[in-house]
Formats: sequence, structure tokens, C-alpha cells
Amino acid sequence: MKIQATTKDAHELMHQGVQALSKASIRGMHVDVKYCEKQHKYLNKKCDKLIKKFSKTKLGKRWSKTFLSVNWNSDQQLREVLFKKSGIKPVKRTKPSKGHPKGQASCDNESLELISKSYPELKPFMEYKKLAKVNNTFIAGILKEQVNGIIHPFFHLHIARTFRSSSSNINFHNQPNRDKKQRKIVRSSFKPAPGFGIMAADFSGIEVGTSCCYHKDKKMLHYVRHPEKNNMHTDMAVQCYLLDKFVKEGLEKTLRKGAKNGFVFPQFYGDYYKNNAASLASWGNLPTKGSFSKKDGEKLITGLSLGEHLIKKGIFDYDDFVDHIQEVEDDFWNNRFKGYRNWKKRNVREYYKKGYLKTLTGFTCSGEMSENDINNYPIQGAAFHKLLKTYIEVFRRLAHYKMKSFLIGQIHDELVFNYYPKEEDNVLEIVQEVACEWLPKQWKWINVPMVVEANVFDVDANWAQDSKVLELKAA
DNA sequence: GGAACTCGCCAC
DNA sequence: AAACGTGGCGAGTTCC
Repeated sequence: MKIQATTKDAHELMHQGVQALSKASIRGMHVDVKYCEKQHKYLNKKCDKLIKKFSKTKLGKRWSKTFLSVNWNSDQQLREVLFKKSGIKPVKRTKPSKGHPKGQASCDNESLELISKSYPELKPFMEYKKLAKVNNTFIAGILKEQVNGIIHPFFHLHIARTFRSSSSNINFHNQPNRDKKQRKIVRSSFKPAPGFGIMAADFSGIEVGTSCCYHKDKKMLHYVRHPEKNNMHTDMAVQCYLLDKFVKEGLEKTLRKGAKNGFVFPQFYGDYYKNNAASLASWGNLPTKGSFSKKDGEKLITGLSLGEHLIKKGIFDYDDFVDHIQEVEDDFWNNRFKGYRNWKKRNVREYYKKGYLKTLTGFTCSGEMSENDINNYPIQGAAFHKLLKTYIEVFRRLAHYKMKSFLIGQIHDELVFNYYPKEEDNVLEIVQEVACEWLPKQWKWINVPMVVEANVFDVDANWAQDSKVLELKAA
């Protein structure tokens, strides 16, 4: 696989991008060293306590007896204890590799979660693993990289095969966000320069929007251009779970998330209905084998449980549900988004004919690619390039107007600033102007509105504290 | 004592 | 027929 900037525009994007991003690395971002050190000690203590608790249980004792030198961080030892000494049946296996052609019995969190239903004593151990990850990877990482309270994460443009960026030392791209507890612990470490505030500007639905620039699918364009009329993820939740109506509060909101993260996005990346069904079931609190019952799933707004509701619709067990999701998949590509499907077919055909692909942003991908790769790379790359071009221009304008506010980095579809309080509105205005109006003028192939969600944190507040949210759109 | 591999998990 | 895209990194393990 090889990818090259084959237009002047693409070349300039890389050169200017490298310069703008390195300036952020050089300037760096402030971290709260005292907080990190305190948190590090506290988490170590907490981890010790959890392990002490676990080591007194049956499984814990068995582990100690089995090995001369116990290592609570060794998955190999855990495997031995669970699957050999205790006779527990593995939930799934790891990917086949050189050393293990059939894969090994997996002991990831998903497996432990299921096993813990019969062995609740595993709970403190699972908690330990979570906290150890936060402590050793994130808090320790910051302490290791900080110099005088400032870290200097790198942003690379030459690593990702899609010409996305990557980040290292520390990796600014994977700081915990979804899990509230982890987010709080880790993001509290990041603070603005004294007297400044943190601001983050997210491009909403950038990958879906960028896919539209390629396939121009009518229905998807309608969804993206008129989100207030129809909402793709809501519609898919209704279809996947056979809802009669969708209500914004309650379980339906979770089911919408399920449809988005368990069906729509995985489908875009090339996943298929069997995996989707399992994911959708777990989002809906349904069993992934056997019959559904009244007890399954939380209550819908109608008063019925989700399990009860599905039985009423003729979905009696998990296998019925899988069949149903297969039909949803079929409808998704052959009916709802057939324009997208046709583009994928054309795209693959073109690649096999010519041996390379072109992205809308002027990059050429050649070499060996799978069909999923062929349809993903151009979208993922161009989506990031929208952010990068915006980053460069915003950077240029901040300097041009001699503003104090500055960019500290980027997270794929999100610009991150330190804003100077008096310039708050100016920064928002610049982002709005550049992202929503200037960018679509530069790249005429952009056929969907650019929408930005700005998160403005209080002055001197850290990255985990409250922020106000503003939506920026073209005037 | 380090390189390479494996697994797991964090982000988009 | 097969079956999820892109990264970084910690920790354990294996091999040289």
C-alpha cells in the first residue's frame, strides 16, 4: 500500500500542515503535575486494595497456588487459572497469529464480564485492570513526558495509510472520553495556559458528510442536509428494534446510540449483520442466544420491555433477531442507500482496473488493498483533510490578527485551542468563518453543510470541567 | 539487554 | 466466500 500527494494542493496541504502542527508541539500544553502525582499515588493504592480483595477469593487463591511468582498483570497466568484450572469455557478466542495459529482463549473485558456472572469474585479484578490502564498509560504517560508542567505531543502526517494524522509522546488522540470516570481522572490533568481557557471545535458527522462527497447518495444527502426533518440514526433505531415510535427520552435514546454505534458506523466500515446483531442486542440489554422474554431489555415508553415488544413483533429469539438484522442490512444497502452501494461498486471496479484510487483531496492510493480498504481510505483521508485545511487557515488568521489565542492540537475531527478570554467571540467567529464558509469555497466538491460543535471551557478550568456548547453553521 | 511479537484498550 | 477502517502504547512473553 502506498499513498502519495499527487496534486499541488495536496503537497501544500502536507507542507503547511506539518508546519502548523509542529508549532503546536513546540509550544505544548499545560498539565497539572501536582494533580497527576497525587492521582498516581492514589490509584496505586486503590489498585493494591482491589488486588488484595481479589487474592482472598477462590479464584485469587487458585491463582496464587498455581504460580511460584504471581503476576496479576499476566494474561497468560489468568488464562491458565480460568480456562485450565477452573474449567471455565472460553467465551471467544483471540485472532490467529504465527505463534498461535488457532488463537488463544481470550481474557478481555467482554469475556470477563460474561464469566463474572458465574464468578462475581472477578469484579474487583476487572476494576483493577481498568484503573491500572488509566494509571499506567495515561497518568504515568503525562508524568513521563512533561517538562516543567508542559507536554509536547507530536502530530504526524506521514504514518497513517489513509493520510490521516497520528499522535505520540503522549498520544493526544486517545485520551479517555466515553467512560465518565476515566474521562474525569485523565482529562483533569490537562489545563489551559494561565489566564486562558480551553476550547474544542468538533466537525459534526465529518465522515458521513465526506462519504456524501464521493457517492452523492440522494437519501443520505437528505439526511445530512436536513437533520431536523429526518435523522438517520433514529430511523435505523426504529428499523433495527422495530419501534412503533421514537421518543427522545428513555430507553429509545440508548437504542438510537445502539443503532449508530452497533449498526450504522460498523456497516460503513464494512462490518456485517451477524456482528451488528450481537452489538445491537447488547445495547438493548437482550440475550445473545436463546429465547427472548419479558425480563429482557429495559422498559420502552409504551410500558413493554424491549424483549416483550420484539416477541409481539414476531421476533421470538436471538436467531430471529439475527435474521431480522440481515434483512435490515439488505434494505440498508439495496434500498435506503443504493447510491452509496453503487459508488462502492464503481470505486472497487475502478481500483481493480487502474490499480490505484484518487481521493478528493488529491492523494493517490496504490498497492494491495482489501475491498473495505478501497471504500474506507478515501473517505477517512479526505475527512481529516477538511480538518487539516481548516487548522492551517485558522492558525494563519490567529497570527495575522496578532491574537493571543492559539491552537494546541487536533483530534482527527476536532480543533483544540487555548483562547484568551477577551478573544473568545473572535475565535468562535474565525472558526465559523473558516470551517463553514471559507472551506467549502476552497473545495467545490464539498456538497454538504459544514457544522461545527464548539465546546468552550471556563477560563483556567481543566479539560474535565463543565463547558458550554455552541453550534456553528454557515450564515 | 533489546527486538519483535501478542494481547488488550484508549481515541476517532 | 468472507466478514470492522485508522492509529499509540503498556505489559508480558519469546527469541536472539
